[in-house]
Amino acid sequence: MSNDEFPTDRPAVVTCGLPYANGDLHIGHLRGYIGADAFNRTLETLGQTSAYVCGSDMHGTPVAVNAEKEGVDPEDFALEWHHQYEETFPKFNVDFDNYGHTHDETNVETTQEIVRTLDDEGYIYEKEIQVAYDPDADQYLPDRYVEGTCPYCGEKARGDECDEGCQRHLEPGEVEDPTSTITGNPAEYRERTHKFFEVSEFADYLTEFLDGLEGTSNARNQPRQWIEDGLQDWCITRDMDWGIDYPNGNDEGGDDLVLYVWVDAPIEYISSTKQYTDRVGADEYDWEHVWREDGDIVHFIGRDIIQHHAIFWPAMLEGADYNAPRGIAATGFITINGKGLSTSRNRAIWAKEYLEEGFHPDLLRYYLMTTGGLQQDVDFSWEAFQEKVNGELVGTVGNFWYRSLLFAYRNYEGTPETEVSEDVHARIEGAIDDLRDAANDYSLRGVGQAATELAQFGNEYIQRNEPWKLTDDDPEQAAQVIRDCVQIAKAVGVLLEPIAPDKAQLLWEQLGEDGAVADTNLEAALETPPRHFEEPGELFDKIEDERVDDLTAKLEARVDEASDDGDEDETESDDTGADEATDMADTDDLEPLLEDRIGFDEFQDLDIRVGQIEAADGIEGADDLARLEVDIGFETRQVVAGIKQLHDLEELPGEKCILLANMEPAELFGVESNGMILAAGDDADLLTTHGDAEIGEKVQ
RNA sequence: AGCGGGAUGGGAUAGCCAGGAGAUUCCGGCGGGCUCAUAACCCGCAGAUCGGUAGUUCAAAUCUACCUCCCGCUACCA
Repeated sequence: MSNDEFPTDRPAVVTCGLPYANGDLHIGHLRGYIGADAFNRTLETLGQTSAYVCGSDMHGTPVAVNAEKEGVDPEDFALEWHHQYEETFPKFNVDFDNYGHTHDETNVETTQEIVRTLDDEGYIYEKEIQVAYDPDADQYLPDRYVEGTCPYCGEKARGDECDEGCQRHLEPGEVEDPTSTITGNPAEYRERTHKFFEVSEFADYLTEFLDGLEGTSNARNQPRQWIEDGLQDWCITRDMDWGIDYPNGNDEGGDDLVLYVWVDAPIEYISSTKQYTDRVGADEYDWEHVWREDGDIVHFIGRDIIQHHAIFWPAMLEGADYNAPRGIAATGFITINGKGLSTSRNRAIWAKEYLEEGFHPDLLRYYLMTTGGLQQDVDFSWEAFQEKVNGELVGTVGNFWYRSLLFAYRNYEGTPETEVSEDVHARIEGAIDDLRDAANDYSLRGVGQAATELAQFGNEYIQRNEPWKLTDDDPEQAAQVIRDCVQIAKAVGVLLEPIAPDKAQLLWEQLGEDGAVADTNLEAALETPPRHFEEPGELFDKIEDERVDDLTAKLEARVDEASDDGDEDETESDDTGADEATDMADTDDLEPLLEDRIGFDEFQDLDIRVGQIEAADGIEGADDLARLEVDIGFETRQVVAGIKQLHDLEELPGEKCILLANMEPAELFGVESNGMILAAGDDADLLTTHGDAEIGEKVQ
């Protein structure tokens, strides 16, 4: 694999992480799919042959578990999502050359062939491991099919990790007191023979591979740690029905060994490329050339699955004698209004929702691609979205397109008959170079900027030359300026196509061009537009402030609502605490525990301080209330607390207490209260510290 | 705990890999221009010494070390 600059004369394949057939798509997903799509389009615009392939990830425990919950076949369950994805992508102009799924025949065959090769080459061995087994259901229980107690912290844990306690990853066999999540039966551990892939054999290869890997730096750097720590071999089989059968010649054991989902998932990249070749013919695009001879393989993934793509995957490819990826672009996450996207809390912008709001997909594409670097986390807010759209797409690009074409139409009924000036020609060539550089840096932001900056230049250019003043005084010069502007407008269209394909196509049509701008390459940017074209229209609409307010309010309301609903959902899994609670006896008098967990951030919102009571006296007319003066280091606060009848007020001064300092002020019986003293229960047992905590220290 | 990524004018971002004149662009603020254009566009001004400390260097936002604070990853979850 060499690192010639894009475009190379090799075929390229661009992929994105497979969507897992288990839930709705949101803009977090979309960022990756749009990114890969835009990158693929950029390569094509640069003149490189490239295919964009992907497919749905159908296997794995979550699909099996959720299908079972709904009482449907896992295949039907996953296919339903698959079809939904298939319909959704085109709506965002995510244009796959092939979109398959991991359960289709091609992928089953390809996967089994690759695994067989790895086996033949001696990279796979068998090992006995402990697997949970449900004797009543006569079924093995991989991963999340089993729950039990974490051996490290004693919390309730899933089979694969201590999800509620110490967060530790758990090996099969580690969970204590295992029970089946299917039947609730106690499970037992049995010895099972599983297949292991000798990843450890590839340490040197992978080190070298990472040295040459392009894309984002996190994809290159993060896996190094694993290699340095020593790679462990990888268990690639599971005891379940749903998945691709391990390709045994002799079917030893005879039961349900299927391949681990992470084996067949990336192989779908290959399978999907194969299907593309099957459809268009090897003359047009040859999958073998890319995957087995020399091609530019570029993966777009989320940064949470770097390990799978930068360790396991290249090891598999190397072991089975396939080409290694040239680049891995690991994108950051999307946050919503500064907070982490959370599907369970409904803090997300769903793909469907975005479309239902009637926004054009290219607007979101532009926003997601140009707001931050690929590797960076990008925040989404409707406000920022509006700013981006109105400022850059409407104000800069759309405005330049419209004013240029309209002027040209009114005065010349199209493109004036002169040559483009040298300066403008050179400026367009500069933008083309920018695009090429951006592609080689895997910078889609740069791709978008190459176009918008050219449009900005166009606005400067037309402003500086004021053709509206020249039409009478110096018609030749006016024609020259507009000729230049029309060319710039066309070039902006060509350059913007990877990011905003629909809008670029509309411009193309307004210019009276034939065919699809997507099928053109960079040379088109400098080719003369048609002599005549019709009156242009505006290509981007402004988003009004009221609209943004509505959308923001809608989102907030939904998040609030979901937090309530979420409680119910979480009750099921959070029930965990119930077992322990019953052990603790006489809980009847206690307030039930809140099921709703809060994040650390929310806790951080509470400014709790150590204070010292300096004065305490009762409030006239109130039964329980007392007025306290509490020293919290910085200042002395007056607070009102309901402890009058329950404490001897005279003894309080000098006592340390715990004060919620950022409680909003309140007035009780005419006395202002600036904080809240923490106390336990109806007896108002005052909380204090048991060490040397200083006055004013934060409780955390 | 280890590792990865980040910390740049009021907000948001670029630059850092390939160190060089006190730093990009967008939004916002202030002043001006233009009127072909979706109150749009163009020009100018104010504003950050680039998380902290210590180094390397003639020269550091850019390299090195340590530290602080965010986000994430840690393999049989997808």
